[in-house]
Amino acid sequence: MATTGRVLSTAEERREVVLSTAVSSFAARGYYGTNTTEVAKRAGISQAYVYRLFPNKEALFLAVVEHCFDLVRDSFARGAAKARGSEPHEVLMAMGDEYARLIADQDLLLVQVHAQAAAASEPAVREVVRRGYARTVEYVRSVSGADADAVQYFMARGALCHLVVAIGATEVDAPWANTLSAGLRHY
Amino acid sequence: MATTGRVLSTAEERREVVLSTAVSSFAARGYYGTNTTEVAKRAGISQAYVYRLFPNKEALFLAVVEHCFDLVRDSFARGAAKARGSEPHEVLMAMGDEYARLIADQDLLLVQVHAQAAAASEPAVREVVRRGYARTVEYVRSVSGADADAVQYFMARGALCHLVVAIGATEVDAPWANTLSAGLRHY
DNA sequence: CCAAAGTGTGAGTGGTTAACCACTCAATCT
DNA sequence: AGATTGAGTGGTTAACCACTCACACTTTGG
Repeated sequence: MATTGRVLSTAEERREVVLSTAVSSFAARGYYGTNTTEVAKRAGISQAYVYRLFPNKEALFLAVVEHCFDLVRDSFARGAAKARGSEPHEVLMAMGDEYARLIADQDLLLVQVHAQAAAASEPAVREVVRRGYARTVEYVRSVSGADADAVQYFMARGALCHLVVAIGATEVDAPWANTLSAGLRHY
Repeated sequence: MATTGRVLSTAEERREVVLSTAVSSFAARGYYGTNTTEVAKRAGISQAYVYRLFPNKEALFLAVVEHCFDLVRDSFARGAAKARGSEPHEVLMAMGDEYARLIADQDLLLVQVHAQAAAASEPAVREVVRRGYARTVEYVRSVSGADADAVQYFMARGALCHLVVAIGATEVDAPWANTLSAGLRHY
């Protein structure tokens, strides 16, 4: 037995696997459009076991959304550490660059877009998204030292980024698409 | 007979009623989350008749999204007509103000948010949303005479506006919420 | 070695939903 | 008045989905 190691994972390990793989599922079709069978398939477990790991679909979605906010925050932290100087605009620039790297695979960003949409009608989602943005804005402000205007502009560019990625504007070669995506780094 | 007038509408009239009322339905729960019974109820017709007026749910949603883009364009036109001067920034300001009036009831804006989310996975939706933004950006540019940078900034503020409304940031009295929604007019 | 605790599943259930069809009634035309 | 077209509905169905439960297997600790 010792040589082969464990066959079963711990519930905590499984939950993390589910959280990561569910990002892709929810990214593709959002909260209402994603079914738990799909989530289970991607995680390599039975659909029933999803319900052992999470009390219901909503709790799973909320956990996924929080997970995404965590990843965004981590990327900002990496960016801040890499900044050339400590001037607010230098730090913001570095954060933006690291964020661009993070969302290269798109799934993460699409979850944010879907969460934002669901926030309008699902109170629990709204709560989580609000707290996520609260932490994000506060983090950006305190670490960069930028004033409110600069932080708002930073977030506005992020929001524009959501739009550009969601409609795939970078794949379109037309004046309107270039106008929207000008200066937004992407990898 | 003559005094009561017509009892039945024409199909075209009905389609327009459905388009208008369906905005609220899709605003609340998006494409996947909205069922056709709900749409029918709001329009005051039977669910079956929805399928006489539109070939399927997707076509209905697409028509609603296009309808919303039309309304946005109309509001920009009204704004441009009201502008104090003909300087680009004056025209943009007036357009933004009229847009703020338009989205006071939120449903219209929420449809845009949901459409943007659905655009990522539904090719047909993506096509309509792309065309919608293509027309919008081009319209803003040509009517205001602003350069690409100013137009991008205008659109970025619009995108930020989507976020602020979706999570109800204006109802939260906290630094992060004030930072996000600063200077965004709302009625 | 055995029992308790924990991991994992197959097989279901009740409820919902998009789409369809047979049909009725109102309006118009000849 | 009778025939024809178009508006509108009730009822149904096949698929789907969130969620449950009884059961089996693995691991751990005494």
